[in-house]
Amino acid sequence: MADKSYPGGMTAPTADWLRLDQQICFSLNAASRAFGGVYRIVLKDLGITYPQYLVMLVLWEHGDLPVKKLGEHLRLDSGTLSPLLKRLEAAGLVRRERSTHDERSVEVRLTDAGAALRERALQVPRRIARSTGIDLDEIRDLRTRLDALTEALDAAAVEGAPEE
Amino acid sequence: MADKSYPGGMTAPTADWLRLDQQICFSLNAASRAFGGVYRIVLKDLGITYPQYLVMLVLWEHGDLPVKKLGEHLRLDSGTLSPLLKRLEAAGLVRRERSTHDERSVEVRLTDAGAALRERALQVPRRIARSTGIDLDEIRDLRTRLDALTEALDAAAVEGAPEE
DNA sequence: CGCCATTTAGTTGTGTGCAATTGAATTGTG
DNA sequence: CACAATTCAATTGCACACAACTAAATGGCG
Repeated sequence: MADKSYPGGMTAPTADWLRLDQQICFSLNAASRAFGGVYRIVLKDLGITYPQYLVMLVLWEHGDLPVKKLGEHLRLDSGTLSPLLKRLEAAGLVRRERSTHDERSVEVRLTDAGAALRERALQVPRRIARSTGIDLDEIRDLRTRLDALTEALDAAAVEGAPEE
Repeated sequence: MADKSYPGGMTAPTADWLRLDQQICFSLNAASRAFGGVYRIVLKDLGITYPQYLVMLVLWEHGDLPVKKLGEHLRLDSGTLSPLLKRLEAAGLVRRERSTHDERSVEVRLTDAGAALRERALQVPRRIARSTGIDLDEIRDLRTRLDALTEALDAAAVEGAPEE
């Protein structure tokens, strides 16, 4: 109640916290979507979307993986990956094959076309870097901070929200 | 061509750029989703989602706004806002009314319930801060960098991707 | 062997997010 | 006033993202 017209001498009013809060979560949200917008333009040549590109990056780096492992690398569950992988399969970039050892598991394998796409993808980072014009060290530092933030947030999410 | 087996003395091979690229865009993506996860927990009490919370923040701060202005604050277009606002209206938090001056425009107005929800939302930033346990100065700095990044990315997106 | 908890993908439903289009309303120009 | 261009919200179609659930398969245990 005293938040709307706070007298001087007090700490920052609670009302201001909503503004600050908006800046933080919104900045992250906006940056993520802005990044998606630039990638969308660059990736149009490759015919894949930004999340699909992330999947391909993991496959190019680690080779064939079961859906479970893929999800761990990307922090995504099967509800997101299943339809996404079907689209990649329809595009001829991956195959999905039941493991013979464990029929619960589905191996995601690169096709020849999927492996070949990597050559064209090599230009993507350069074009993104050129678009942003941001220093590599700056990016590296930002990544470190974001990863720390993500780790803290994930830890907080599993514990559940502490009650006040 | 010389990327696969690069001789010594050259700069970082293009192949490594894909890994670096993955780290950057993925870190941002993961942080954004991790933030969403924590907000989802905290906001469950208020009965709204993370993007809906962002809309309410803008309305609480700036008062009633047309959809267009709301979208400018949030960097969202009507394709995203229209269904979102209908859900907020169904929840009784906002009303949507055609402007009498310009019948193309739709004014989004807080209902009494929507305005009252602000009191409960005042605890959200505190609970988020407690969940993350991250220094406020760190957050402020991160926000500054992210906003700069977003600005650069948006500028790059409108120009279109420069060809190599 | 039979039974049950666990693991793993898949499916369904809800909610963004964005491109492209539609249609109504307004503005500028002659 | 008439008419073309512009503005604005809504709609449509597609693609994540995640919670909740289903179903198949595995592994352990008696």
